[in-house]
Amino acid sequence: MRRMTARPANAHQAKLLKLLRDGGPNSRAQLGDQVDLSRSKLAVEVDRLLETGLVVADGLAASRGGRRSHNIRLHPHLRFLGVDIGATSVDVAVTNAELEILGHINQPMDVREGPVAVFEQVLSMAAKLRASGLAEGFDGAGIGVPGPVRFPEGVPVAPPIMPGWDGFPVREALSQELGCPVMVDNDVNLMALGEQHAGVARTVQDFLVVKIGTGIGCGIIVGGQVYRGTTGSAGDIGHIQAVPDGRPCACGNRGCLEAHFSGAALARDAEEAAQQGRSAELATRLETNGGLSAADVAAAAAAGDATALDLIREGGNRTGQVIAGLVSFFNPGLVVIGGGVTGLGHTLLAAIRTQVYRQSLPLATGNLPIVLGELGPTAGVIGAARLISDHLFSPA
Amino acid sequence: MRRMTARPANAHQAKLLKLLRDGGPNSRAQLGDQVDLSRSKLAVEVDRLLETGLVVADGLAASRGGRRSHNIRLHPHLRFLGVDIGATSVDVAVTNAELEILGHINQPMDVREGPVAVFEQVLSMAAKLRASGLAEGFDGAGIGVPGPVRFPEGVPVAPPIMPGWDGFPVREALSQELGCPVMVDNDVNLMALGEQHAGVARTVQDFLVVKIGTGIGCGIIVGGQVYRGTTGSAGDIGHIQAVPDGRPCACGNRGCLEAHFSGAALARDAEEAAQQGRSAELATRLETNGGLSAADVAAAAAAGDATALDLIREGGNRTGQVIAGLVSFFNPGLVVIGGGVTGLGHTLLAAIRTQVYRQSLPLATGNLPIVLGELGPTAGVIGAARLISDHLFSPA
DNA sequence: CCGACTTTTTCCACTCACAGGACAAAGAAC
DNA sequence: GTTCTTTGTCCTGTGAGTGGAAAAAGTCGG
Repeated sequence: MRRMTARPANAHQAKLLKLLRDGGPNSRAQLGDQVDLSRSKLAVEVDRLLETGLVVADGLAASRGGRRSHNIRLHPHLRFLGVDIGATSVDVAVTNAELEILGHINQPMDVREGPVAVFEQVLSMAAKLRASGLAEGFDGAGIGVPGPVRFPEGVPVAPPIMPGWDGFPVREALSQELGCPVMVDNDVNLMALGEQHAGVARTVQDFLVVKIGTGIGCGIIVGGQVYRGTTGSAGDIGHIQAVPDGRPCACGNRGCLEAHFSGAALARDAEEAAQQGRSAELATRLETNGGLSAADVAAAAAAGDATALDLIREGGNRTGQVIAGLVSFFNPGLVVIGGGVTGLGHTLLAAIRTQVYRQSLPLATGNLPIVLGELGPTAGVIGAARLISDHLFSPA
Repeated sequence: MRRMTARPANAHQAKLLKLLRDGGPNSRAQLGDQVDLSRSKLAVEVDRLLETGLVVADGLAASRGGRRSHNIRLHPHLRFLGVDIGATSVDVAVTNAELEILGHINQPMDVREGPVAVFEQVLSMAAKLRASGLAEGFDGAGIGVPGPVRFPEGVPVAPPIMPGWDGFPVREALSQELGCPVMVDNDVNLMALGEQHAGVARTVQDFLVVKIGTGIGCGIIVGGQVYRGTTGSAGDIGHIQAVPDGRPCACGNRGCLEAHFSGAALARDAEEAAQQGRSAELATRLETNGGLSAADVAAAAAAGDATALDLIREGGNRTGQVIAGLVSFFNPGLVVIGGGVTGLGHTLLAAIRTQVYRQSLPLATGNLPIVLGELGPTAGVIGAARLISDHLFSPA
């Protein structure tokens, strides 16, 4: 099937496409209630969208007491690809134009193998999804990478944990391979977009998403839009100093938040505790698996292991301290905690909340929810699909 | 004279007014180069602006090789009042519609005397400026207060250093007294607006202004617009923890930045040093004045006093540490240091720069200027005038 | 001093988008 | 079957805006 290449011709059409994306099939009358256009103007724009093929008729809706309305919807064959490259695994998902996930694959992978190897894997995962009949091709793809991105060009810049990716033309290359438009962003920004689109942040205009995975990053939404900063490195909070003269960090400084708490740091601390005999639970797991991960600590904590709980609490305190500073500065309407360590759950959340509510001023914390993300591993890929759909559903 | 009450009728007129404000008198042809309108459309909108009285003809411009153009300019009798209420003094200034300062008064005052007393003083200062022939009345006023403001209503909320101001209808009251529209904002936000309009930040879209006065605050500009946060307390960085288990702060916590460095903290530390005999220079001044202020420390430092220099350096280090965190998070294109302690000058700036460049990642600091504000005490009042003019030069 | 060339501004006719009413279509309620 | 409600289409008048042409007001060189 030939892929759609049309784009909305003006802001009205863009608005209509986004309404159809976020609200599903709709009649002209319903659309008319949500945009400020006369019925005739609306009809003209809808007709033009039908001509482009982006939108199709979708049968009759139930009557609301009078003539039944003709629904329209985004073309059911439209497909977006969402890719979320983490430090140690990749998520690839296919969505329809309404950004509903039709298929989702996760595979372990080491981002340090470099862009060529990772791309090969991503493309084969995408091919697998396509082969399973979910898509005949892709109309657009969004991709998140674990590091700063020069957004307009879609190129990673100076990514600390991704040697070999610096300057690699991710957008260009993927667009070539997939034959569709591609947008690239930081993985945390996409997570924020995901939670905004389909998660806990649907109604908030200014909020933060703190992702605690292998590293720590923060997505910033200002006025409903992703804020990326001057060079695309906004939200890089992993290297904020959390402990004066603390542990040495890979970045060359000491006491960085990431050096004291993150998936990697937690695993290291747990192994140390196990070896020193401070936790039988962790020692058992270490022997069984030959190594420990954040998931092991989560399991030990769930089993009531005091040492594991302490590790989580201390990490939560450190993270909470940093977040408290960010809350004072940014005064968000919501803070979302997400990422691989969400398994640590409410112990972590409670520690973070305690610090933030204690350290920030009441005016900033008074009505500030601090919650776990509700999309889990799908936040990134939904955000990726959202990113490319925002791009394609904007005037060219 | 009757005051102007007209407002632009549409976005085009608003754009034209702002061009005339920022660029001074202009011909239709020059305006045409800066807006995307046909000559005829432009002529129509200009004619309408002339009708409203906001804009007047301003004679002929020099020829550029052909017919001389008829200049137009904002009405020369338009006057804005800029008010900057600090913790210990008030600045009041009159500007024309191009936001040039025509008269400026500064008087000492204690904000804790409460809104009624302060307003009386502000109004008498405004009357003095008016009596000196600078203005026959005001077309709008902007006012900055040293604390968080619920911006849409123009009401201070929970201001720590302004007891008695909480919930006081500043906007409403001042508007009543002056008989013109009024906008209220945090003093630091206005300082940022001032530096953006006429200072060091003219070309930057995303930047921070750190004001070190009696307290410490931070103005945040995102995409050229002031960011105020969910409850108007964004930028309240004085109570970020700078020293774990540090000095007790008025807010109830320990180790807040403001407790360790600010005009007030610096004066206290200097007095302590003088009493302990650690600095002859400071001791002399203490005896002469019966007390010390940040200005005394600045003078002592200028005279080469080692203790004073140490105090400044240590404060700069603390401040730099906090700013380093903000830079990592926000990735600004510029950081401006301003406020009463600007007298501490390059000693302070050097200490801050050292910390930021050492602690933040190269991608964020690589091309990040950290500079002193260039408007000094006029930044606030210019920002105040800018605030109200932005409001009045927007479609109603 | 005069004509050629520039630049600015005004004038005008033509186009096009849009609003809003009238009307047709389709179904619900009775 | 009649009446009422809702939805969708058609059509015409209005008004905004574009772009060309011409007028106005200069400069500059001979």
